Amino acid sequence: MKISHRGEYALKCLMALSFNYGKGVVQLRSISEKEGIPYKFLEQIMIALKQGGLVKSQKGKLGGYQLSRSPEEISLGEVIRLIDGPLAPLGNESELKKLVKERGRHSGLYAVLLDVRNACSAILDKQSLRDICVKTIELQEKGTEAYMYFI
Amino acid sequence: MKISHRGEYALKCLMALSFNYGKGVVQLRSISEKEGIPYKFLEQIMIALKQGGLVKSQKGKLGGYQLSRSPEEISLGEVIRLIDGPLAPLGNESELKKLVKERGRHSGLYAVLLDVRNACSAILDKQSLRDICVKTIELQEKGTEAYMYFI
DNA sequence: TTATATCATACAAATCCTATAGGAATTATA
DNA sequence: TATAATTCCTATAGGATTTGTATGATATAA
Repeated sequence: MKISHRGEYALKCLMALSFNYGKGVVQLRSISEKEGIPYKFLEQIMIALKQGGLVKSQKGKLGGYQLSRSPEEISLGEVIRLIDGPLAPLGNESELKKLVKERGRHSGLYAVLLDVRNACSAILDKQSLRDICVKTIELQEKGTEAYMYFI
Repeated sequence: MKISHRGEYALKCLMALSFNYGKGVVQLRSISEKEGIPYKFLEQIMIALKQGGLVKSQKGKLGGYQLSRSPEEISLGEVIRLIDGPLAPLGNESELKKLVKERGRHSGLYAVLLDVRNACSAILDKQSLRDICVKTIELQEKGTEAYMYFI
């Protein structure tokens, strides 16, 4: 699995929304500036996230985006799959399973790639956006400055 | 990490060379036909594998390729890094470490991505080409047909 | 009515990936 | 020596993907 700029932007934006969860909507302009993400590019990404059911929007003046579920209920794996496709290094889980089952000349290779896919999934499908928030704050508290994410 | 066609071809070709290790050189024409890899494309890949020190060649008529080390001494991770770059889903190990250390707004995210990278590395850097040969044969023996890889 | 958002589509630019082409250099063999 | 078969090397073409820009439509608070 490889995370594109698009995917990285999506993750960063969702983290911003996670930190602001329960405080109403956040505008893209603000996130775009804070995170250094090209505004119009971010708009497109948000449409995909909305169609994927991760965020909901409020149109018009004072509009913006917010998470459609609580940060605990959204995993990194779900985000990455939505934006960048399957976690497997080759094809996807069911394709790999099929290739292993077929017992062809490279079934051993595919079996290991399936292991890799499962290892990635074990991490990314378990880590929620909230877990990342907590982890980030913990990392910050070890340092001198307190964590701040004001939009 | 994502494996390209180029990377998949490289792995398949190296598996062919692994199964034939100790039996002299194997010609690309043969591998190309057996594996359905475009011949001229495979040539380029082999040059990269040679420059990376994984294979050695014999020129001229009756020439061909063979592994430059025993299959036990070549890991999947080494092959994939050579052809498709770092295992990390974003940047590489040292970049991710640095980003986590900086304790920025997304250090928690980068920490998890580093975990993913380490999980991939734990698998791919331990599995050797020989391990894959064994695994493939085992998978074959469970079925009715015996394994055969004649070039 | 106006200002400010999201929504949607088209398109442009750049990069990467895949594959092909043509030939040079090397070597076994007749 | 000539020939055939192979690796070696570079250039390049075509396509796919990624990244980003442009333009305008639609919705809504003030």
